[in-house]
Amino acid sequence: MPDLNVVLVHADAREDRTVATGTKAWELFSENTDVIAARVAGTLRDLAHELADGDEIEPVAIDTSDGRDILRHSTAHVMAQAVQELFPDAKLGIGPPIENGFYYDFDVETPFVPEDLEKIETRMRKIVKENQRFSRRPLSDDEAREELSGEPYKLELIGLKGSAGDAAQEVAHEIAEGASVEVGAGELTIYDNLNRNGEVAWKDLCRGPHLPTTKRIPAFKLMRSAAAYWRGNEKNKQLQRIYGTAWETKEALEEHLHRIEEAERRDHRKLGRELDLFSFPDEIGSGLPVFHPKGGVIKREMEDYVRARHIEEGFDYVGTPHIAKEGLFHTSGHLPYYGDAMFPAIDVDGMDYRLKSMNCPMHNLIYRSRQRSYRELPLRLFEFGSVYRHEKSGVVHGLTRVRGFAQDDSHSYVTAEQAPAEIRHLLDFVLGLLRDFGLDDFYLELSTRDATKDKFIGSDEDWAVATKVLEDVCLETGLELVPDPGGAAFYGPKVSVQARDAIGRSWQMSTIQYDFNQPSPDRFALEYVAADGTRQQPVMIHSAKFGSIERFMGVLVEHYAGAFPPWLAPVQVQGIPIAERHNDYLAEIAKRMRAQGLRVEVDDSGDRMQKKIRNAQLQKVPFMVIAGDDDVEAGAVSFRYRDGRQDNGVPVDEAIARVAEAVASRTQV
RNA sequence: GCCCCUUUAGCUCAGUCGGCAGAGCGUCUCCAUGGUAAGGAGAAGGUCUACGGUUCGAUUCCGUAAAGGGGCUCCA
Repeated sequence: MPDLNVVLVHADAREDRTVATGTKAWELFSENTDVIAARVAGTLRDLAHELADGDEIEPVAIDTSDGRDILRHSTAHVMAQAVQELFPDAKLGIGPPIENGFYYDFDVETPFVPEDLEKIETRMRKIVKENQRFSRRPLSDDEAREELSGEPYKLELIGLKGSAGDAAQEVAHEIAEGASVEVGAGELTIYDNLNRNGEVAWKDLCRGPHLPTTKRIPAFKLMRSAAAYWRGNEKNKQLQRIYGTAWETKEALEEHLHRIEEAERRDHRKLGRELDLFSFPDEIGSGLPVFHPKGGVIKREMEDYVRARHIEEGFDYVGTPHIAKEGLFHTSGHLPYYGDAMFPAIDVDGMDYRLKSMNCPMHNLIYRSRQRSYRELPLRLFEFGSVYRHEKSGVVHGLTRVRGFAQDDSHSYVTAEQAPAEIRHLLDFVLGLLRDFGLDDFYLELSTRDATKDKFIGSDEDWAVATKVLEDVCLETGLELVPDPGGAAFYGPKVSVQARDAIGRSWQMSTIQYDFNQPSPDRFALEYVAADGTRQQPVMIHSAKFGSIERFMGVLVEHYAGAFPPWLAPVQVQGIPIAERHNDYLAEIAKRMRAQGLRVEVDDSGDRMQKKIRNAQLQKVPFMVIAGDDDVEAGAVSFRYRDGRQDNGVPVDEAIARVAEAVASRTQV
């Protein structure tokens, strides 16, 4: 039997091997049980894959990104098998790995309830224990159609794969998430799950690869069920999706579950209640928050900061109403495009008014209020604009998706030549702001036009030029830049800052939109007189630094888990007397601190000082200032910080200076 | 908007197989004056989300609505 020459690729070395024809990948790694698949000639393969001459083979361990995907996808198969054994009428959708886990969609008569998940999980453990083997079997499209005649959704996927030249790409694009896991670009394959007798216990159309056997699933858990539209299209039927997670060890699973718990603890909706920051009274309506005094402090600090910064950056502070005649939004072009997302018209003396859902039309009217000269440009208008959007009932979410909110909205009117510099200026401004607020977990997203959709106005050339300008500026920052095709506003491309919240959802915060269309003469007839006396059309750049004050606050709450840096903390100093006779002493210190603009409270309740410390700790107050007989005697106070550190006997003047300095420098303590 | 789940005291939750409800924390009062994360005692506090229906009787069963949660779709 002729031998094969292959190369075994390790992380740090390459090793030439000569093996017999017919050698399977697993034979190279049989001593390492962490290896669950192999990358052969650049493609992920099962360990049962037969090697060919010249192959480069790289082991894939279960605790790597590729390895976990394979583990999770295999677990999804086990789940689907369990579901079909328990619910024989369930039809299979798709079941890809996702971040931290997997899901599988099923078409079932009755949606799953939590008890069903328990049953399914139990059944899965049985299948794992049976140590079924994942066995790959290529077949033709026609054979696949015959074998899967009872699985209408799989048939649909085969049909998609079979159509057109670059079908694979099309499918991947159309079914953004995971259908390519089922049908690859090449031949179709079915994975049979074989029990110990070699009988087929279950099978699924799948591209693979998979774990060698079900027993190689070390730890998994089903998380929840939910509905999801088939192929992500709301016109399609809703399937029932079960989410699960799977990990390389029981410890890794535990850690993951622990991380979820920790994240839930910093959920801004929970902290907003616990820290008395804001609420959503039923009487007002869904997605319409009220800010309590402590939330009001944070909001005010944010607004004061961003107002001052805008003025420093050359913006003029303006103000506009919340409501306008409907015609304005026809002029702006918003109503035809986004009418559904605006609140319905309000009839006032036979005239329809609308709550505004954006501020730009009103800023345009300020621009247009008199003739403008090129000498005025860039002209930058800024305000806290309250906007109202009729978000669908299922999408409102705490402060991060609301129906009424304030944008720190600004519009820069510039000449076409000034536009790139202005965009750069705005992006620097935004990044500096995020830094001052201590945010670091964010990335940039470049939203561009989808030329196949007609919701975008303007020519291809203009879009290309505008997009290039934004892209160049983004690349200069060195930050991660994620493309978002089709995500642009109808009038121009957009760069946005996306931040992740505690539970992993990402939210759009700052935005810069390069609008080379909207201020066109047929809409608002904006113009300026150029140096040569001709009338020219300015370019408009929309930007919002926080995006929405509400959303930004929600993200901040989660980022700090409620433990705000002193400059943002609703209460900066909590005075804690050891006994009642120390109340006056602390009250006097509090008075001096307040005179310096600090936010101080003295806990003169009947609680014991231990309890007062606990309460201040739970409220996440940055500085506790404690005073007893020793401190009064010495004209001092004792500090306690949130992390439990103490600093006793600090002279009062120094204590005040210390707090004032932390606030002024916007540092975290 | 769609699917599923939830709604009981200010908060977190028990509970009633249909006979007008409980705990802990919080609040209030009293006692205690305590040096770094819960001192003790007592009291107040609920038309059981709302509106219909079934029933002798509904917080409980059914329907509708509202609000919340998890997803999907959407997000200028």
